[in-house]
Amino acid sequence: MARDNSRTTMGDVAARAGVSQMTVSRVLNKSGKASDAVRERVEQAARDLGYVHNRLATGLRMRSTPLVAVVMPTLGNRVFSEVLSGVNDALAQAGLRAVFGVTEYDEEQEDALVRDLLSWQPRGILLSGLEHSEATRAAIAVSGIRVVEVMDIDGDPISVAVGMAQAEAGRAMARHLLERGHRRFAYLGAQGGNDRRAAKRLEGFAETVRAGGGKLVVTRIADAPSSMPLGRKMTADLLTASRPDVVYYSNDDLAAGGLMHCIAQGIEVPRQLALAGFNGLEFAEALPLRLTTTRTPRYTMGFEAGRVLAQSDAEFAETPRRIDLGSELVIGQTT
Amino acid sequence: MARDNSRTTMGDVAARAGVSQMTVSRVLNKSGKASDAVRERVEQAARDLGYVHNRLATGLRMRSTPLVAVVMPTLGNRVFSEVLSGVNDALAQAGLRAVFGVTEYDEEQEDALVRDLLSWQPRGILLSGLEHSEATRAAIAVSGIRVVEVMDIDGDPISVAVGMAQAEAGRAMARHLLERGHRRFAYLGAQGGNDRRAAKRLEGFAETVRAGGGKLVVTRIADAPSSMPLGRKMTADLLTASRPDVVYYSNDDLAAGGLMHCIAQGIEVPRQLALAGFNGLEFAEALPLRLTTTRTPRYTMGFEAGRVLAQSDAEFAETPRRIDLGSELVIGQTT
DNA sequence: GGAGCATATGTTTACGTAAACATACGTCAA
DNA sequence: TTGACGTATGTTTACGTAAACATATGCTCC
Repeated sequence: MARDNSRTTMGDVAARAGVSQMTVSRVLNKSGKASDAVRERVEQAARDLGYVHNRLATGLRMRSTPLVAVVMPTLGNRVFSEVLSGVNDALAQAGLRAVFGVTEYDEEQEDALVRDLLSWQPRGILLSGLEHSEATRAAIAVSGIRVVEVMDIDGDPISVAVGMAQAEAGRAMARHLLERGHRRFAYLGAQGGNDRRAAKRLEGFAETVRAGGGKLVVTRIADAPSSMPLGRKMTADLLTASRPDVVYYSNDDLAAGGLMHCIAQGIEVPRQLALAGFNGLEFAEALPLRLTTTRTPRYTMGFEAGRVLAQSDAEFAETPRRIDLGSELVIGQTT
Repeated sequence: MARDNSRTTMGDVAARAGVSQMTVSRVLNKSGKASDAVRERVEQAARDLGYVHNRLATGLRMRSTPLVAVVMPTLGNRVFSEVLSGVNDALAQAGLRAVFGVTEYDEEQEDALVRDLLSWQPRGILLSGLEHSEATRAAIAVSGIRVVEVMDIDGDPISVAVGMAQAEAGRAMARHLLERGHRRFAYLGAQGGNDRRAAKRLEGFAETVRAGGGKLVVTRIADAPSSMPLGRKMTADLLTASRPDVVYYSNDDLAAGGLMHCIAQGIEVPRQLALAGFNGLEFAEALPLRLTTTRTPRYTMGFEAGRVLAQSDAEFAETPRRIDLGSELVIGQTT
């Protein structure tokens, strides 16, 4: 039983089993030798007392923990919970555990969060995207731990980046829409421009649109987080002011909201207005019209990033700086 | 810079500032007094060296950490990432951090996970649902830390449960469907019956259906995780074998898949077949027909559970054993 | 039968921090 | 002037564990 406050230690187990603390350590860690009799007594004593390993002590002694710091912009977006799920699965397979936090797309919060997470002496850290403040980079550099950046490979990774080419995804979508004959483009985004990956897609998109003789007539980026209702509202607002042929959204959520608006208003998609999203979220399959979008390997990016963090030093040394998991243009019925 | 392996300690900072380690501790923790000159020197030295607090040492010394263990069945389902998001926000507000793991709805994995998480000496633990093995309960009891169970309040909480009445949600849906005149009911679920909350809803549902003169003609629970494609396939299979008036699904994902099947097959909803889901996921608003479902306060359940974990002992003592956040029947166009 | 050695177990120590206790110095009242 | 007290700082210690080193016991081999 818990003698209030102080939990049972190896010392307690040792006393009960009539051996030294060190013998308990050896038995429970299966390191070194122990006679069957002693092993039996120790294991029994540990069970009787409900002994639980104190990893703080182990971590302090070993100067290393099985923790990995995981930094995500938000959990409010399905995209990141899928990435986190992949990360977590890969880490769990390797006996590692995630300590995580969210930045809400705020650089200052990221700085503070990273410092806080580093205080747990993790053996690695996983960041989202490639844009990080000097303070964050410095803190990580000083700590000397392994860093992996996930989602994006367009830029200069600190160490290893696992993700997909964002700008190219934007270009591919632009090419498709140009081929379909569209010329007047609108772009609707969210997250107040803090989503750097969306910005890169937009850049690639805009450049290809221009080169292809199209025109990006409107670009609007709301401050709020991406959501279906937001997409619906932004689309409604957009159409009061201008008449693009097609809207490219930063996310399927927004695009689905846009589609809802069109259905409600009797706007024929894609004849009167075409719509394209991004991410290839599963629910898009259930929309009245299959959404044209870019399918991204969210779980896989997380999983691969987790695997890289769990690699041995030797394996890690062989790992390329950029791991491109690609993305796939999905042509639906909305373009 | 990191002298490889050994990170900089308060001792290093102390040496640079020309004071003792203890003075550094006092300055950085803002506890006790320090002259302005010393404070300045210490802070400068800490910045120069990129000093990062070692929470393992602090936790060991203080016999307490700002960690909370969070146990979820999966992250593959949007429902739980929303709960986690709420938990994480509430904990972050209180300066606490989540260490989490997933059980994949497996009791043995839960046992192992709980033991593992307890080894971080968290100050509290959050479990999903009310069904836990004796081993898990015992391990938590021995640790003496605060426990909160989230999602469900139908049963006997270990300490405090934050959630909603599951069986009643099932009953409410049954009442609605009976009122609509339906009599031949089918139920489709997922997760191989490991989802105890779905089982409770089904129980309440079945009981009310019978009492109301209806008949539950088919009950099928797939082993796979809940998803739209699964719902579509299960619905297709179901309809080859029998002809219910209405299908009650354990989740909106499945229900949306069912709706897709009906649309694809030209089955008129709700005239030929009515459909009802559960959870009130946002995407359901974007379906061709608004789904009849039960809206659940997922983020809020997580947030409130996190708040209870962060409460002072005095506040916690006043907290009721069950916090019912309710749910809301949403009557859409599919019934 | 004893030197040499392997095996099982015990003892000491360090990991980085913060509480508890100790000291040095200055201030102020009597 | 003294001594009682407050303030700033230093010293020692304990938190629970595992590496490193130390010891005891029994066995093998010549």
